Formats: sequence, structure tokens, C-alpha cells
Amino acid sequence: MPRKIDLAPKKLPRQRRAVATVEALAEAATYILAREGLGGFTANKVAEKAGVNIASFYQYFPNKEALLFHIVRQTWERQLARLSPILTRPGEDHAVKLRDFVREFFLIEAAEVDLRRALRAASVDLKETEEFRALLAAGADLTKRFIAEAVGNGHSGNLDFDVRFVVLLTTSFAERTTDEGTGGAELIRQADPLTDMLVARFNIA
Amino acid sequence: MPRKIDLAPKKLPRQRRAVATVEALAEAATYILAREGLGGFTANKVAEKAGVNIASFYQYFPNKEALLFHIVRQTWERQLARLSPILTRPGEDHAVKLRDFVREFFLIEAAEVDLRRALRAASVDLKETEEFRALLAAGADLTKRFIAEAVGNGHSGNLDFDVRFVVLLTTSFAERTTDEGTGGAELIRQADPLTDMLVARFNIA
Amino acid sequence: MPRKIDLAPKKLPRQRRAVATVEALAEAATYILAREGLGGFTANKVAEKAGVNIASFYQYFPNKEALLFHIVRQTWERQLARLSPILTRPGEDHAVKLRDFVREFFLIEAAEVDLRRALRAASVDLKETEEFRALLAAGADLTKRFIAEAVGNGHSGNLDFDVRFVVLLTTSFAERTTDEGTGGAELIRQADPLTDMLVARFNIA
Amino acid sequence: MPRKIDLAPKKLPRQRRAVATVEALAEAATYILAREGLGGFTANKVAEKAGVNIASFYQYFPNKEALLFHIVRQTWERQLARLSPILTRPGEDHAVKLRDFVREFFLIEAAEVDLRRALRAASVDLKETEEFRALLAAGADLTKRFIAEAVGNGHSGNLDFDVRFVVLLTTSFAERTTDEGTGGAELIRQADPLTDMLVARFNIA
DNA sequence: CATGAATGAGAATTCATTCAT
DNA sequence: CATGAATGAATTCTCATTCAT
Repeated sequence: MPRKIDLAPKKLPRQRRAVATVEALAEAATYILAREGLGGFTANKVAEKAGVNIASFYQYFPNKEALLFHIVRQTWERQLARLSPILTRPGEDHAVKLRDFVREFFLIEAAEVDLRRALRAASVDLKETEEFRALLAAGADLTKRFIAEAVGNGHSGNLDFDVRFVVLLTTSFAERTTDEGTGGAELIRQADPLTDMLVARFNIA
Repeated sequence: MPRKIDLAPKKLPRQRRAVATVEALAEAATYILAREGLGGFTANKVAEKAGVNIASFYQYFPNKEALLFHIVRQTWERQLARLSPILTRPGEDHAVKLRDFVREFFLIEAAEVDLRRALRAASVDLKETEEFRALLAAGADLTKRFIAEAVGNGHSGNLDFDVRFVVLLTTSFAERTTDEGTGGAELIRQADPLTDMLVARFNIA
Repeated sequence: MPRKIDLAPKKLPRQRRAVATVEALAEAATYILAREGLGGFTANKVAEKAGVNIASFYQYFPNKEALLFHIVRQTWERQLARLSPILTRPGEDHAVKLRDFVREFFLIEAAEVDLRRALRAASVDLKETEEFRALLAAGADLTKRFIAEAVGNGHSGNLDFDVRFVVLLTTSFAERTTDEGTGGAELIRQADPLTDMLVARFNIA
Repeated sequence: MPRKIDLAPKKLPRQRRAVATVEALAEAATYILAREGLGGFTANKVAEKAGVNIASFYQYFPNKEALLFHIVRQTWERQLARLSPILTRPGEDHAVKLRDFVREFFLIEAAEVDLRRALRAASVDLKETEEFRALLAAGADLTKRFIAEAVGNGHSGNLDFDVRFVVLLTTSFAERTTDEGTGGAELIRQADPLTDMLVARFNIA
């Protein structure tokens, strides 16, 4: 039963001051989420950390979940921005692109483990909302096409299924690997065999 | 900084009445975790649902994390009990055993998705505790040996690395797949290709 | 091991409304301490008596000890204000000044016996804190100089020791006398012999 | 308004086992009071420390105050036992006896400061009870006669007043001095001048 | 009667959110 | 509109005491 949480920002910040306020809140929230996890994420704490009055908080966000969602969206968009070049890079060398993609994905996850861990916890609730689904759908599309292209070549099976399979396998493994604290060179050591396996499985050339 | 949380039960129930109380608490906790997730898991709610006075709760558990850990342990042991036969089944057909194992793992995860989702969230905090590590270590050993045997055959690489790779890949994917709500036949459709890939990659026969 | 209790007020009241709230809390606290002693001093009770929401209590004080300390400070400052004129009164008649001082001290103690009894009990815990020591030190200085001057005249012994002796003897006796419920004229009847003894002992002129 | 607290032991321990139980409780209580102060003194904790079931606690004491009072009585009796020889020592040398008495008093207080501090805090409530007054009266009598004898010699004033004065002055100062943590030789350095002053004041020979 | 079990009542503290100025 | 102030509703945990076997 998807609880109806209003995730839409209450009003768009028009004046420069207002933009600054929202940014300060987002920054503080990010900081707290990374440091203290979802449990430490309270409206008052965020507002204080941001140097913003708690009432102002509720001027821009109808509830704390909305801010959370704001962060999720931000993070997701930053991630997409980093991945896009690879996802849209022209050329036929799917295997190379896939390897780059997987690596980059691992690196992104690793770079913000703490924040992402918290956001993952938050997503449990957010997942039930329309907005969240919409957000994911938007970005996922690009990825799907990318995987589809790589996988699709000379492939006869169920394309949709395969795409989903690859995406789930890659992302879950990346999340889990980074979550365990793996980083640096070790990260690539984990990522590459996965790519190898995918390449082999789907005859990616 | 790992906060020291006391996870050991405060007192063991001796009379039948008390055993019932503890069981009621565990059951209520399981129910609430599955229904409302970690966020809804409060000592009072659990006690009320269990029809037990809150003070009784604290007779048996020093804090709510201890009850959480109790559930985690129960779940983990049930899981191990289901997997053990496969993990220890004698014979040389590693590929078959691996497939059975992966399938069973997916099924277990799927059977209690909601509970397990919550427990995963809980693990974020629990992970820092001695007790949790000890618990995992105990069961993980069996799995490791199983994977090591399957993978080890005619393999020259770093065994430890491979074992970890397989375990992380399998479990993270299983968790994620079930988390998305996948179940039934579809579940096996997801599990098997993973086995195929592992068999291929590690020359499992 | 001195437990670190944060005794500093969390937030200073800026608007008149808030000042009233803090005052109401202090008043209620004083009332309860005098009526029910330290044992009856609970945050909830104080807030209720003050007609203030318990959450408001915690807006201004980080814990109930902080409010306690607030009262202690208030009381101590009122006391000092009453004693200061005597302590700093110019002139050579030390014997007279000492007598006045001792009497006034007894009167002060007697005027608020119930409150002071409770505060003394509270001091057991407060004593271990920095803030408390600092508070006492500030006022004690004046008293010490006063006693030193009276006692010091033509005296060859250990001045520090004597000052401490006089202070402890006087204050403990005053506390005890009032604590027993002695008041009115009887109070002076107790105080004066003590002065006599001190005057005799230390050749105070 | 003296709250009616039932301080009488519920039933006298007849069997040896029962005596042991009560003793264990008293010992545990003493230990806890000394270590943790009145705040740490809870019925359950005492019972556990004593290795006695909480229900047994309430078999012998109607409430925790009764145990407290039991300790107070014990302590008071031990104290009286130590002072009695001096108080009743025959002979005319009142000054010497008084000095011995004061010193011994200081030493007793110092030997159990922590416990006595806690008991003093407890006495605030106990003081209002009949039993407590009766207890004090009994022992005080001996002391009064002792002081009366010392002071009375060739004295024309109000004897009752003087006795009370001496007792209050001595005991309050002793309590305060030890409470400040003074001990060892320093203790006597504090006690003796007080005796000197009393001797001088009351022409004790 | 001794032990295990249970509990009503309360105490400290926090949080999301709204109101007043 | 921004800030200070306020609060209802929880939440964690404790305690004195009684009940059941």
C-alpha cells in the first residue's frame, strides 16, 4: 500500500536568496545523511546545520521526505550526468563501452558510499511513490537502450528480460561491493570479471 | 565509531509462560518488520502487538536492537537449515549443486521479502557489532567451502577472491531480484542464467 | 568518574513569550524542589506545573540538571547579593562585621530552608561538574578575603587553613541549624555564640 | 506533612537462612549506596546484587525505604558502639574525653563517607518518620549526658541549649569536613581546633 | 516460602510540524 | 517572508511492587 507522501517542493525558489536556502538545506542534508545515516536525518537537525530556520524548511518542502527525495533526484542526476557520455558514446565497440560503463558505475557508487547507503535505506519508503518511479524510469531508459544495443547484437532471446537482467546484476553487485567498503584498485578487480562474464554470456563484441 | 550496543538477551525464559512471552515478542517483531519496515519497529509497538507489557520486553531484551538481532539470528539459522543439505550434499556434480543452491537462495529470499528487506536495513547498524560478524562468519564458512569446491576445480587464480566474488554476486543479485518483487517462476528464470554464467566463467563441471 | 552533564542553557529566550516560559519553568522548579525535594523534581512535573509543554522545556535546557543548575546559580547569586554589602563594608570593626555576616547567613539559609535542602542534595551530583565549581569559586573568593581580613589580624598561623576552617564551620552549622527547622529569634541565639567563639579563637577585634 | 512510610521490617527473620537473606540485602544495599549514591539504590538492583529474589526482598521489607532505614539503624548502632566507650568512660578529665570524642566522631564519618553521604540524602525523607526520630532520640541521650557533664561544670546558662549547640556544631562540622573529602591527619587538624574552641567557650576542664 | 514472571505508572528525551510576530 | 516559539505525540527505558507456581 503506497502511502501518499507529498514529495513535490512546496514552492519553487524564485529569488536568489531562496535558491541559496534550498541549496543549503540540500547540502546539510547530504552531509548528515552521509555522516549519520537515515537515522540522524531529522528536519530540525538539517535546518540547524544549514543555518536555516526550521519554519523556512517547511516553506520549501512539505515534509522531510520531500527533501530526501530532492537529494535522491540530485544524486541520480549527477550520476546520470557522469554516465551519459559513456551511454551515448557512438561507435560499435560495445564490449569496451560496457566495461567503461560498469567501471564508472562502480566508481560512482564508491565515491559516495555513505550517502548512497543512506539513500538506499530511504528508498525503501520512497520506492512506493509515483515520483520516485518516474524519476527512475527517465534515466533508466538511456541505460536500457545502451544495454539493449550491446546485448541485442545477434541475439535471439527476450531482449527486455536480458536488459533487466544485466542492469539488476550490475547495479546490485556494484552497490554491494562498494557497501562492503571496497574501493580503489580492488574495485576494478571486482568490476571487470563481471563485464567479462556479461560479454561472454551475451556475445558482446 | 562502532557504538557498543548490547545484543545479548538479558535473561533467558525458564517457565513456559516466559517462553511464550519471548516468542510472542519475536513474532510480533517479525510481523511489524515485514509490514512496516525498520521505521515502524519500535519497542512499544512490538510489545503491544505481542500483547505483552513493555516492561516485560525489557526483562528479556536490553534494548530493541537485541530483539532485532534475535530475529536476524533466527532468520539466518532458518536459512542455513534450508541451504545446508545442498551445501553439504556429497557428490561431484558441482554445476548441479550450484544451480540448486542459487535457486534455493532465491526462493528463500523471495519467501520473506518484506521481512528480509527490513532486516537488511537493520544490518546497516548491526554490521558494526561483534555479535553480528560472529553470526555471519559461522554460516558463511560453509558456503565458502561449497563455492570453493565448485570453483576450485582446475582453477589457478586467487581462490579467496573468487569465492568472495561469487558469493557477493549471487547474494546481491538474489536480494535485489526479490526486492523488486519478483517471484514464482520468474525467479528461477533470473537465477539460472546467473548460474550459467558462473559455471562458464569458472569451468564448473 | 565525573559524568559529563551539559549544564549550559540550550538556547536563550529572545522574545518576551520565551522569557516568560523560562521564568515559569524556574519558578515551578523552585516550587517543586521546596515542596517535594529533589526526589520529586522531574522534568515532566516541572513543565506541567509551569504550564509549559515538555518539549519547550527541552528547547531551553538540555536536561533537567541544567535547570537545576540554573536554580542553583540564581539562588547563589541572590545570596551573594545579600551578603556582599557586609563582605565589602569598609571599616576596621571586624568583630561586628563578622557577627553581621554570620547572622545574615543564618537568616538567608532559614528563609528558604526547603529549597536549600533540596539544592544541597542536588549539589552532591553537581559538585562534580566544572560549572558548579566555577560558580562557587567566584563567590567564595569574596568570602575568603573577608574572613582572611578578620582572622588575619595579628595572627601567625596558616591563614588558608583558618579561612577554610571558619567558612566550613560557619556554613555547615548554619545549614544544619536551619535544616532542623530553627528560625526566628532562636536562629540568632545559635548564630551569635559561634561568632563569639570565632572572635575569641582568632583574636578578632 | 510526614508521609506515612512503613519502615518496620515485615517479619522478623527466624530461620538462619532468613537472617542470611536480610544480611545479604543489607550488605548489598550498603555497597550500592556507597558506590552509586541514593540514586542508584533501587530494590531490584539491591536484590540482584544480594543474590536474592526480588520477591524475597518484599518478604522482609515492606518497601525499599524500610531497607534504607534498616541500614540507617545499623550504621547508627555501629557508630554508637564505637563512641560509647568514650561517652561512658569514667573520670573527670572532660577536656580529654571531649577531644577523644570529637576525633573519633570525625574518624567514623571519614571511614564511610560515601555511605554516609548517601544516608544523609536518604535521611531527608526519613526524618519525617516516627521511627527515625525514635532511633535518634535513643542514642542522642547518651551523647547529651556526656556533653552536659562536660559543659555543665560550673556553668550557669541554659544547659539544654548548650548541649544542642555543641552537638549540632560538632556533627555538622564533622559531616561537612569529611564530605569534602578530608581524611587522614588533616582530619585531626580540623577536629582539634573545634575542641579547643568548645573547651574555651564552656570552661571545660 | 522461594523463585520466575509480570506490569502500571512514569521519567527523560526527541521529532515533525505549526503558529505568531 | 523569515524567525522565534510552541507543542502533540512518540519513543526508549526504568522502577517499585505484586502475582503465580
